Amino acid sequence: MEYNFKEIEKRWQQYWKDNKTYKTELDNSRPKFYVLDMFPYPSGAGLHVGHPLGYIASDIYSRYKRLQGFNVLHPMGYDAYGLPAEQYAIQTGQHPEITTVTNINRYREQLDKIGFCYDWNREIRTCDPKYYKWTQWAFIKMFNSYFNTKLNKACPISELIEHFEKYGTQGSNVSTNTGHEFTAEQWNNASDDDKYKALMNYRIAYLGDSMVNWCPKLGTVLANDEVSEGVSLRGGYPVEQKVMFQWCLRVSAYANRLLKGLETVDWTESLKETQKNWIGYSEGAEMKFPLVGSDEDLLIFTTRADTIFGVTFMVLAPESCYTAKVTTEEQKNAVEEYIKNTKKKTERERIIDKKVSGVFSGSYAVNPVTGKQIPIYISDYVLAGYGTGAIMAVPAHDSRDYAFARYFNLPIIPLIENCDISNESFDAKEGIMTNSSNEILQLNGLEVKEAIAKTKLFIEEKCIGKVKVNYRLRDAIFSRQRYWGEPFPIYYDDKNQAHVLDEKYLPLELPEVDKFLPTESGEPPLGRAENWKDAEGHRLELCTMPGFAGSSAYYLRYMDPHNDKELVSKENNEYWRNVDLYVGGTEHATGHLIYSRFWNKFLFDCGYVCEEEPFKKLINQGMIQGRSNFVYRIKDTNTFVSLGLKDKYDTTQIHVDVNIVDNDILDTDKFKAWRPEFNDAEFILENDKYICGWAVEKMSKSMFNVVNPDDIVDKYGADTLRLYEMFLGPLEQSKPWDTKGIDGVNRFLKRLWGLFYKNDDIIVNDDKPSAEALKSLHKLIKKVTWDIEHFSYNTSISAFMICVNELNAMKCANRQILKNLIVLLAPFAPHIAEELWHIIGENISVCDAEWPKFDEQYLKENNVNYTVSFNGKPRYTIEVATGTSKEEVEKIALANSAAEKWLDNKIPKKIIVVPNKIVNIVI
RNA sequence: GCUCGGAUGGUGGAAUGGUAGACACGAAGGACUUAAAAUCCUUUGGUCAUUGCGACUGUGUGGGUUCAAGUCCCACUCCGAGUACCA
Repeated sequence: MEYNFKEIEKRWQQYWKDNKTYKTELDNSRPKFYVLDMFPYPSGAGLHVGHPLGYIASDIYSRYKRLQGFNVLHPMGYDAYGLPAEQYAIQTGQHPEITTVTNINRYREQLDKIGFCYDWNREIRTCDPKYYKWTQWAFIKMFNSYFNTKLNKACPISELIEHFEKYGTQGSNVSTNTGHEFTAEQWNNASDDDKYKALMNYRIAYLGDSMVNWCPKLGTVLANDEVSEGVSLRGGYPVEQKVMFQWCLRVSAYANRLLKGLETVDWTESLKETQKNWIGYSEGAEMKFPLVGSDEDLLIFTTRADTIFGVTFMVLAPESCYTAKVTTEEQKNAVEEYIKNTKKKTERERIIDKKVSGVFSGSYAVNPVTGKQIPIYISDYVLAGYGTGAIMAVPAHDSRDYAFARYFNLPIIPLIENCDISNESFDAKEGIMTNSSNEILQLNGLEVKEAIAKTKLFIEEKCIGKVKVNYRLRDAIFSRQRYWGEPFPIYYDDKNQAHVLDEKYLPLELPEVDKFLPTESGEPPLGRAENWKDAEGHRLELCTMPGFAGSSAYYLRYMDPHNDKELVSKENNEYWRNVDLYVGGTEHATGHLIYSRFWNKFLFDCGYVCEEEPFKKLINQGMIQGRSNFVYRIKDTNTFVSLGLKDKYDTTQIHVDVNIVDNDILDTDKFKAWRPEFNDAEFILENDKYICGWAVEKMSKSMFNVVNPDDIVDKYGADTLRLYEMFLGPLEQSKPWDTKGIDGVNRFLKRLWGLFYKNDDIIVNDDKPSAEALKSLHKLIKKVTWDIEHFSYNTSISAFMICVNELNAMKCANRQILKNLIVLLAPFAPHIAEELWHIIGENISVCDAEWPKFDEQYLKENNVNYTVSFNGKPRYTIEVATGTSKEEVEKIALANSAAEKWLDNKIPKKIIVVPNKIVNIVI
């Protein structure tokens, strides 16, 4: 009987469905294990062969854990809100929901063919009102909370109001975006509107003016992680900086905990590093520089307080609130002109245009240590959003200050002995201080590190500043001027104050609109919705939430997906707790993986979840790139020349569909049929073949290098696809897809099949297994178990191949051996495993089998060979029984060497015996 | 610029400091076949020797530690990823 994968895979997929094999339920008698994939955004292009890589890896792990007796939660769903469906809706008028559902169905069809063990009963979609009810619910909780810096957690805003009533801001320990202070009396006498506005400065979800990335082409605001190099990640449109009044989440309040939490999770070092950089911890000092002719101080942030003697000017960000204050009448025009020009520049232009620019404000500040007056400049190289938006410039030891000083001809004072600053600044934090002493502070002769510490102490003692930690992490901008997203559970009253809806009105469903574009007056698309009002007739918020809203707590919802009373019940949350293994791409390192950690910590503070970190272990699967093929057309002709001969002609390289190329050899007939313009193509061949060139590129339609998993499943079967994707290379490494190696794993499955059948007869027997076969099996158990635990799936597949070849060579068809082999293979190739499992007479599903136990005893050999070497040169071999002690081996080696006269009466300096069969005698 | 990875045959890739190149692809030769496909067998890092069993060399480059280095240390070259006027 042939290995008929089509029939086998169809049959067992149906069996698993009928028997609800993958249905998971809470079971306190068994330990839990939660394996999660990053749920996909269902794009119109469908899955290509790269997408399932991570899903297969997590599926293998899930099945393995289940065979080991764990109650495994392995769900799947869809991140269904997003820009592409909406862009498509704008172009075609088709409702994004229709597009999304179509795409989801397509995804599901493709996923089902691969044989995953998802519990589809728990499927979630972020655009489902039953789901986004809980996204809105969490937002309400955030609106009603503030961050208490003393307790280092979120607390109810009502507690803060109480505190204000009694004590004002004194001792309030809050995380805020203003430094405003007031007394209880001031608070109690304040108007309702002032109180409303003041509280916005403390809420975790708040309305605030913030510098946003505005993308005019998409007509919406984007988060920092949705922008790269000044263009939008989706679409690649230019992005500009703009101040807007937006909903924000106070993620920055959690910066410290997000950083600390990284120490408790099992993620790769590189991913932790990426998050650490994004959070951007930096310890320094805030210092006050008095303004000349004013009572006010200029507050700056620096990590190099030790360079205070080298400060020759100050710089403010154009957007800084100090800017207007320090601009003198004479300089007013110049400053305004400069600010206008900076605003015009998009962020991309700012990056490309690295020219030094700036303007003198007209004012001076006083260096608090030297007492010297120094000029204040305004320049866009200082960022408003970081630190205080103002810096003390030390041109000798900061490259940006150096460039600025050179341009404006400002003095540069070196502070490190023997540093060369004739062409560039000396930025390194090393060397001996000089030019840095006066009657109040002496730093000369100190190492830079000592000087930093001494200056910090000095600053605090003299009250000219304080030691401060700054984070680069900003609050998340949470409004999108878009249709296809979660509506905010927010209404505005007559005084234009924002309020949260009562929870009983949740979910607040997304309304219908006639068009998915902004209104004529420039309002977001929800402005088109008729009667977009709450029960009392108040107008509702017009913005929707961003893409990351729905994905920030989805892993919690899978624990209890049908609960309409709670996000997740206490019982379910305490059983499933958090994700034990999370598999997904690194592209979410600074987006989703920060936001969901923040979201989870917030819910943890509120007592809704019992674990502070959502994802215990995280594996990043590498990207699968495409392998593009090229043909070479001789210029101005329709003649194509084979790769090896192309250098003799003047050619143009053209992408060719990889599906009509086999092994880099072009099917010329298919090529002619591929596109009309190639119908009469002619070819210059080498060895009667047309050889194509190739390159590794991103897998995409435009490169004609997309390989569809459905085609692979049709041709080779799901099991072959699964094995091959894992065999391709280490899971975490990016690698190009190349279908040509797939025959290897397909042959392996056929050989495996051949162990059970001879012609049409099942040849499995119940003889006592040979020692040799047992050894082969136990070698495999050991290897595969270790490999799965370490996600080294490619090498375990090699181990399977070796084992099957060995069993084949010894003509072993022993039931006991094969049964174990099948269970080991079941996580990797579940369909064929299930089939063979039933062929040898088992009744239950192989999914419910038990993972084989490894027994070292079977691996023991009868004797071991040791190569005896002298000074590292191998001389001869001795053979000893297994288990012979090191000392015994040494003795035998010495005795033999003396007999062979290698030792020649010399006393060996050293004898090294290592278990891997080498004895080295150093004479 | 900074941070983190990586570099091994024609290709994808194996190697707790201990016989480098497992396993697979590709290629070459052979068996079966009228023929092809499929299947099976042999060879396959390089150079030299192939009527011998072999010899030498070899993991990006240059040093070092070690009886022993692809693996550890130092310097460099190249490639990839993240981040970027973050003071």
